[in-house]
Amino acid sequence: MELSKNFEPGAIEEKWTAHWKSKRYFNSTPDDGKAFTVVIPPPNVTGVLHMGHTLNETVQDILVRKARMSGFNACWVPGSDHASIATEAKVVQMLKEKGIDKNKIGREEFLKYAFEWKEKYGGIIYNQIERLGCSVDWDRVSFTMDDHYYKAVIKVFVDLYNKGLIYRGARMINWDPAAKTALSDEEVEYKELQGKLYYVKYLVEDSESGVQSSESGTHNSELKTQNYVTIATQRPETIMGDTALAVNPADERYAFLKGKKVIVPLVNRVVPVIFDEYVDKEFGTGALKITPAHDINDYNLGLKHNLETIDTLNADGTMSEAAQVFVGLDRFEARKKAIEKLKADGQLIKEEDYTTRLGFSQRTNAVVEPRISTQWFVKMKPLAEKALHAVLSGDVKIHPEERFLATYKYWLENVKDWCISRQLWWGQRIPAWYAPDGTFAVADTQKDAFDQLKIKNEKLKIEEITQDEDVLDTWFSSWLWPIEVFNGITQPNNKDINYYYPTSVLVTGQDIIFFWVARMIMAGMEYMNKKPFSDVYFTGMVRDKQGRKMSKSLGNSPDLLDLIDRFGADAVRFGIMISSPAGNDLLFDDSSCDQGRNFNNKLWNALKLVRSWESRVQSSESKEDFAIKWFESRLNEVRSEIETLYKDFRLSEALKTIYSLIWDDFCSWYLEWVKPGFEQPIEKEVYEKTVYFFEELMQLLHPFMPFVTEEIYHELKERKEVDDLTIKQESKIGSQKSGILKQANLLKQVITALRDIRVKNQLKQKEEIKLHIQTAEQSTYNSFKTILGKQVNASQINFVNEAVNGSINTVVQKDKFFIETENELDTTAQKEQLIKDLEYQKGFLLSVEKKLSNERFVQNAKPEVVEVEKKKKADAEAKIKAIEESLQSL
RNA sequence: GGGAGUUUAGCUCAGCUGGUUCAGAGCAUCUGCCUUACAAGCAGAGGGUCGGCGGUUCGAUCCCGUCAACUCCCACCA
Repeated sequence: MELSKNFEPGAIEEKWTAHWKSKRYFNSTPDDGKAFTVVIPPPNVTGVLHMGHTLNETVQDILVRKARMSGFNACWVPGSDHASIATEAKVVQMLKEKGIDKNKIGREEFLKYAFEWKEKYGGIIYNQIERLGCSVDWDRVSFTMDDHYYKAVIKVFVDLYNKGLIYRGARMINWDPAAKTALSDEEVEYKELQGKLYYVKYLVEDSESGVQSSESGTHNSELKTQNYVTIATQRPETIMGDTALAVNPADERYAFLKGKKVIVPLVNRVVPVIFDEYVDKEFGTGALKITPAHDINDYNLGLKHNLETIDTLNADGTMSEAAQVFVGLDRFEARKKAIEKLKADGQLIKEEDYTTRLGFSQRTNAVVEPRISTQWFVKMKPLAEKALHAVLSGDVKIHPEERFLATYKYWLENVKDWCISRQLWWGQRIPAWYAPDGTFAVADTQKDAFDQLKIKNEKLKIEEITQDEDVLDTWFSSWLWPIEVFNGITQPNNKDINYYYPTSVLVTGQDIIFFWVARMIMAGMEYMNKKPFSDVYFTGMVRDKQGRKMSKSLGNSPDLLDLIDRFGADAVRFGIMISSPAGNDLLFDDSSCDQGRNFNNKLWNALKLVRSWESRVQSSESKEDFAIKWFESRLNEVRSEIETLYKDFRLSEALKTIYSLIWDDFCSWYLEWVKPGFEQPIEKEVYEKTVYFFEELMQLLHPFMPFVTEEIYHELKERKEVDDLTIKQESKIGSQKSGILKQANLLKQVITALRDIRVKNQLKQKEEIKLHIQTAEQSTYNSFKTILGKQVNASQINFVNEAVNGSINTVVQKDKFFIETENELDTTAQKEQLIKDLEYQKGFLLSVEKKLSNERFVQNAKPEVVEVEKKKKADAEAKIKAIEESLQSL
């Protein structure tokens, strides 16, 4: 069959995807072999895959394919995450656009819509994973809300509750007013913003209203008494929730406030003044308003001083009845009104620009409100200890270690309890049942809960108990992922979990080290008594060319399927991998896919060349022995390099190395060396060796670029039914002979040097030359004389003992080369070059001599190093001599 | 406020624990080529006192200190 001009990925990708699938190459079942297990970090079913996913999935596929080709029973489990809050927000939005109100249709109806949504986006995601060429086991596709998975989450909840590791209580939590749910600390993202600090007067109760002091009076320490106190706040709308005013007990300015009360503006509430070391005398005015319901610090002070708590906010962020004023207004609207009112009342002294840090909900981007609320929590300390040990002991290895170990450690050592209840419907519903008297029981089923509750209340009827309305944090299900995708929680000790767990490597973004990685290790240690994975490979963040985060709003996030359509999956994989060192952010640009596509074509054209060698002859004595022996050694050399790179997870380096082996060594050198002349036949043995090398190269590259390599593998030769590259097992790495590698390096250098002086002397490649070589190692040159002649277009090559006058000449290592040509010679350029070389060599020699004459160097340096220096000296001297002679002959 | 990371050619980055096979790659640039695998290509070239300053060492891009710039994470000063 005639090959197309360029590699055309589309149809080829489809063909191999279908073929691999039909042969079930990527489906895994436990056997006697060693398992290599990877569980995909389940993408959220909120939308499509972005470039961060593309990077992660590609890395995983490379590792999985490599393992599969090197003898492992490779199993890659795909799946997706229900992403409770994020998905619910999307579904609510979708319904709103249809004019449907979530609360009107009720829980069950809502969940139907949510599952429809999941089907749709889950489908898109799975399609993207397949298009990218990921060799996942589709029989094992999992979802965090699958029936068994749901049961596992409930089982774990009940178990942790019974162990005393889950409790329910009123705490100050982070509240998302947009999603109207509690959040965990980790789900809050802090951003610096330019805000304002408002200075507000609080009148002291019973002070004589006529005594007005100057505005600066508050800062005057000599002033002993005053009829008002000024506080600074960023949030005037919380004033209505104030239940105290606080100053530092050591602050003399405010000593007069002892035993006094102040009047809260806007609502005219009389509140006590408290004295606490917590208040910083230096900050603001040194006086602090206390709103226990809406600030974590104030809350703590409130507990300490037994203050009243007045919650002035509704769940949606509007002001509640308790606020008395601005009731029903949004908190930010209320802030504006409060400022206006304070101004009108003369109680706003000044405004100041102020940089502040505000918490935003990771999912809805709403400004988070600290709020006191009754929620469910996981006690983290006991779980954290085991997880910390697993990593510190080296049982779980983090890559790159130096950067993330400290972060991991710090978080676990300072971990706070995890708020896991969410006021949502999309997720695993909390298995707690309440009796009308407020008592509750935690159990897998309503029946079990009822049985428990009945003990204390014999008259209770089962219809009377109601289940908790809330669901669990999505990460409370994700943390079981490596276990429950193999049914390890619901069916402990089953064949799969015993075979595949612990998994081999987890590849994920560094942004979810706390959300997910740390918690998976906790769950693994708690429920399997074993780590969930041996290695964690953190990828960096994918950014755009200008270093900006990729986001929908910026429109700088390329569509994966569109990229694949434009460049082909292999090229996209190449593009994302070529510059993505572990843990470092990578700046992604379409042009790196260009490079990948060009590489595809390079491979394709090499294939075309090899395929064009249809006329082959048997020969007793090969002329191309040197090229074959060299490439064999070179291939082995690179193969062992690649092994090391894989071990260290330096995949980008590995790809670069293979790229250069193929493009430079194989295409630019090897193929040119063995290529027969125009319309000449090729030796049969050379042809077969070349095909073999090509196969080996395709196998090396396959994990990175699976489609093009499989296609070429099949185009190289007729294959048997199941002789597919994707499952081909690696052969042992053969030996590498340093002698021939060195000789080939010399040959390459000579060819390059001769081409260089051709260019410099305007000697076209087409023009034949006569080459004279002055060397002490004629036998070396004899071994590659044919190749040299072919590559530099020399009609004859012979050896000389002295300079050839009137020729163009150059020096490589210690050998001299003289080119005889008919052309008129202009030797100026050549002379300049030689002089430049000479100066460099002389300088070099000087530095080496200096080193060698330094006694301390000779004494202290290792003998090998000294030897090397001596050799360098001799080489430099020889080279200088050669150059000088060449100059003379010009 | 605490911690981590980064700073190498015009751009994006390698450089595996100190010695000119460590000053590299890709892209970009320049020169010459439509050579019968490949112009999405071939052949060649130029370009960096390895952020600044000190120190350790016979010797530092690589180790230590310090300063500067940038990035990220964590943290309850209104």
